[in-house]
Amino acid sequence: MIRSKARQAFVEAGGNFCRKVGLPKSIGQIYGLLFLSHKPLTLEDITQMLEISKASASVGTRQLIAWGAVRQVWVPGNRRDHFEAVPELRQIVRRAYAEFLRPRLDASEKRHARLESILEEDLGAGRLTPEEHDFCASRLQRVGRLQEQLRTVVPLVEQYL
Amino acid sequence: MIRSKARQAFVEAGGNFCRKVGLPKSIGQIYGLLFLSHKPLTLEDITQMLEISKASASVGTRQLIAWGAVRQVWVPGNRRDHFEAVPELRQIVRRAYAEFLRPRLDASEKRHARLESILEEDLGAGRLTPEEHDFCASRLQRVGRLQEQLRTVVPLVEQYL
DNA sequence: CGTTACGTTCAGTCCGATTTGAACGCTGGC
DNA sequence: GCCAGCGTTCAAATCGGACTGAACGTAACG
Repeated sequence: MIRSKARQAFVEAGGNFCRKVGLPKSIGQIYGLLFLSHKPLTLEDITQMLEISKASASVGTRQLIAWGAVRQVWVPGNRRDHFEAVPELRQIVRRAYAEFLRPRLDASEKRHARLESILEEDLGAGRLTPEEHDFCASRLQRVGRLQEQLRTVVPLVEQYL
Repeated sequence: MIRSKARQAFVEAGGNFCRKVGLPKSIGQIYGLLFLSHKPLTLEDITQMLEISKASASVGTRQLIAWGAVRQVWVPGNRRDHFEAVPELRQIVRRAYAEFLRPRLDASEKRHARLESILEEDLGAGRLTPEEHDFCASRLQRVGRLQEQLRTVVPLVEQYL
């Protein structure tokens, strides 16, 4: 159990946030808990305070470490792993972009190029009339234009964040 | 069934995109299908081409209409509803921001303010030591700073998109 | 008016993803 | 070298949410 109501509320907010963006709720809770903890916590601390299983805490912390959002620290004279939050939120956001969004955007442009060639095949094979083909081509161009704009905006965000 | 492989691929991409961002797959499929259709489609067209139930198609189209991503058009001499995609992707993205992200950011700032007052209560009630309180306060400030930065960036994005 | 064709609604089902408990392997201490 | 303490792994349970089929309400057409 968590004594402080502020911590409790922050943990809940973290959990809800993750759930909303399609990540495991427990991961948001763990990060929230560590973010407001003045000293590193052990797996057992986490399982007790959040009332989640050891398994969830274990995979959750490792995931957060992989993302660079949590650090593992060793406390002298204590065998257990200790964890603390990496408090540089901006860097975490940046990394999330570089690791998740960016590759997705790249893949999306690749797919777009592939689609345009498939569209030509469709025309050649008679699966589309010339009119349909032209229509689809113009619509795909719109998608391409949006992708370009995203490409322009993204570095801006990266810079101003 | 969809003849054109390009259309088929585009529909799949739309479905996957929605699934990734936590929306019903069928919604992405419907928008993808309409986006590459040179003429408006009926509910039955949609259910047949996407092989989904009438219920899903009905709910999906209405959701898309509510978001301004799809228009309902009446075809003379035909009782059925017809649907066509709104092709202005930028506007749809903007609207998605105004309707989803923006309110969420606002709510997040409200919550942040509430958290800071709860933190004071915790201190007063002895649920946190003064040191813990100060630590939490400084951490919460970081969250506040991130929110400010988001506030700065978001209009930029809106403008350049 | 009665009938038929449509779209909507709702309860039930299904599916993917997270969470859990238990078994396992490893490491350090005695 | 054995034992206890810890973290990890994996199959099974659980959960939330999307999808479906059937019943319903409505409007057009004869």
